[in-house]
Amino acid sequence: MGNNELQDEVTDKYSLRGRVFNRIREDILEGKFKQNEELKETIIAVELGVSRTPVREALRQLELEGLVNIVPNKGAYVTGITAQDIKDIYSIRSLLEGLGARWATANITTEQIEELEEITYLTEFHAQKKHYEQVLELDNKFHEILYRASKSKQLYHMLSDFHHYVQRVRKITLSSDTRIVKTNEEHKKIVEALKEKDADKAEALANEHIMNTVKNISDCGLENILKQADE
Amino acid sequence: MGNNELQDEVTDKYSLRGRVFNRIREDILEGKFKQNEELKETIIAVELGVSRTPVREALRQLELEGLVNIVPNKGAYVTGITAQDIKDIYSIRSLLEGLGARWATANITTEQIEELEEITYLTEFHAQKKHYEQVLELDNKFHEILYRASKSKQLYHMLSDFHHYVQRVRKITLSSDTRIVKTNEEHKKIVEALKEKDADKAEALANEHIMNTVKNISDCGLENILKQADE
DNA sequence: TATGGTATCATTGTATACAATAATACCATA
DNA sequence: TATGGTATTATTGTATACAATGATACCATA
Repeated sequence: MGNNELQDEVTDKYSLRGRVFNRIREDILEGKFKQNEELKETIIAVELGVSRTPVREALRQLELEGLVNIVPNKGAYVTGITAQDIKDIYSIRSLLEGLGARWATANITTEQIEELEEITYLTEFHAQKKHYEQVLELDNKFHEILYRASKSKQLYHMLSDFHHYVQRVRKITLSSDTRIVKTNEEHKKIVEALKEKDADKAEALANEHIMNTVKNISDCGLENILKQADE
Repeated sequence: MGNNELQDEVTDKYSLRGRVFNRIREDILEGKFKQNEELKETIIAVELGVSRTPVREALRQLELEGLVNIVPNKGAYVTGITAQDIKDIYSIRSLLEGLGARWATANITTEQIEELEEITYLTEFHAQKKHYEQVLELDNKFHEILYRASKSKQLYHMLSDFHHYVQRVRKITLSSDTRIVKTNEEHKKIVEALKEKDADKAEALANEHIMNTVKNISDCGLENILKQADE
């Protein structure tokens, strides 16, 4: 069956290119670069103390991720994320998380289910203590395990990308106590469905789970979340 | 509303890097490179009459597309596509085409609908004459318009990628006369739903349309389609 | 002053040179 | 012969040099 080595990240952390890539990506996602800001190779290179080569390679990759827009012979410009992008991504993610849960139903191991249960249990603890960092971390892990359990390289890849992409938004939505509790309840229900091997139910729940997240985002005022970057 | 300039291709055709990128990508998708084959920068560079720089940039991009696997300080290896990947992609695409059709219902212009109708009409003609090249071309156009009409940069991007990714398979499935006729019937129904502004119907039909394609592929024997590359 | 053209500069695109790392071959030794 | 270590080679990673392209400023002319 071949490919089981679903890695955490395609981009290696140790080469200069990898580091430059991650750095620029984070800076865009964190909003440190303004929309349409020009990213000049030389400036970035000097700033990071490297030559233009790794910077160029990183920018070309970011273009493929849709985070920068490269105009040949002119330059690289930050594409950034609009409120509409986020909404679209959540809609897409909702469908794909559902599909992932469906496929996971058939493929998930008992160890993985136990891991998921442990996560929901731990989340309860940290939620009470208002350890938001840990809650976010556990949320990451929960979904990561689910993605892996789907046993689909393609789906795993897409969902991981999305997950990363909306990181900034998630940081904020998972700072609301009521949302954390609700999220965890939803996670638990998904685990139940997985244990019962009920694919339809798992799909529907996972679907709904993401949709609820979107609703929560809208309530927070997505525009405001993004706006803080535009100063 | 900003980004309306959904381009055909991210990668520019005129720079060396762009050409190298497209070339290697096609060669992988066409099956000219074997699974796990090592892609040495120097060899490709010499072969295409360019230096290593554009080759490197292209390989890094292909890594992000998931077509090659780069091991730091070692080399780039062809990932290729397995039968399972194709099946997964079609499942994912089915959902997303559905979503695209749903969104298109709200956003499609009368001009675009007319274009779609023209395409289905022309397809009938070329199908009778067994002009398979043109049929494929028209099929491309049909979906392309639909993707654009969804007015979602994100969705457009993903669907275009997929569409390209499974090009090789589509070439074969769209060489069956009965499938071509069925495909066109399905396209027509989708257009009808769009005209009626019936989002649910459009989504369901688009969904089903892709699923039918998968079924057809399985009937053709997907493994055999892919195998021809492995010699 | 307004316009058009040219020279200059800034920036990207590509090639090449050098450094670092991994693979291989070869030899010495048991 | 089998094994372990070292020298050599091949290949990637990074930096820099040069070429091509686009932007800008300045001047001449109407």
